[in-house]
Amino acid sequence: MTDVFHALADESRRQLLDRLFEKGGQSLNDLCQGFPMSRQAVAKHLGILEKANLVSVHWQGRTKLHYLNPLPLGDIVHRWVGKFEDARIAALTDFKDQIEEDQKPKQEKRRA
Amino acid sequence: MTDVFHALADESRRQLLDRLFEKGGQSLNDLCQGFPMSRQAVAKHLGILEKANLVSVHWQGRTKLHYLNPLPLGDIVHRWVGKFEDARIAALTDFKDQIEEDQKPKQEKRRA
DNA sequence: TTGACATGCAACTATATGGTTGCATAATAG
DNA sequence: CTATTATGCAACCATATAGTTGCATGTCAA
Repeated sequence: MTDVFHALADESRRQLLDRLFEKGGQSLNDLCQGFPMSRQAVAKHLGILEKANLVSVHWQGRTKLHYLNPLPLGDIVHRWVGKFEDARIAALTDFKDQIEEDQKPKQEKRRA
Repeated sequence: MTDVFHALADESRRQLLDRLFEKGGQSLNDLCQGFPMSRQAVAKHLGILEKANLVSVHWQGRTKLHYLNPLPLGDIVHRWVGKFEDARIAALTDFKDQIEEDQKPKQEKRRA
């Protein structure tokens, strides 16, 4: 999970995913077009995305074709993020309780 | 968006969110319990979570109470991740096309 | 006022990260 | 075979990060 979040925590890598979202099967050189960094830098970013399993590759001769793999995102959304979605109401309730608590003009810690 | 992903790309910070999910309104000292690092280290992690707006704080006297704020996660999931979720079928199709292409025993780049 | 408690701020260290450059290797074209 | 193309590997550098420690500030209790 750390790998996935870390991979997504970079604008360049998110742009690479955008590019692969628009068109799958691009080579490293294809993906370098329009990026203000060297080919090796892009290759490193793609390596990080591969390690996070967000990008799958497929060799064809001497060219490495890259594809977006959306499965890890789905996993994270369903297994981890959903729980925090459920926390919305609980969080609001906590907040409300706390604010009411704070309204009391600082006497004792509420003894009632 | 980078801030949120970066904040989530750390196991300690995700554990802090878990703790706040279980129980909102904990102080820094509360959250330090059971963590194998110094209070200041935990404070830094909480600072990063605050900057990412994943944690909201509320001062009460000399103690700072922390609350989980699940809204940024929901935003990201709906605005950004959802699009890649939709890409599942497209990605599979790309892959299938590519594999079929590759089956051909390396002649020309398909001229038909 | 004094002491204890909760937190913040600053300096420092070790390591990770994002970028660079140069060279090596493998596959295709002629 | 030779040249070109596509990629990989390794060294290097600047900065960011995660952790530490020490001290300062602000609040509560007596």
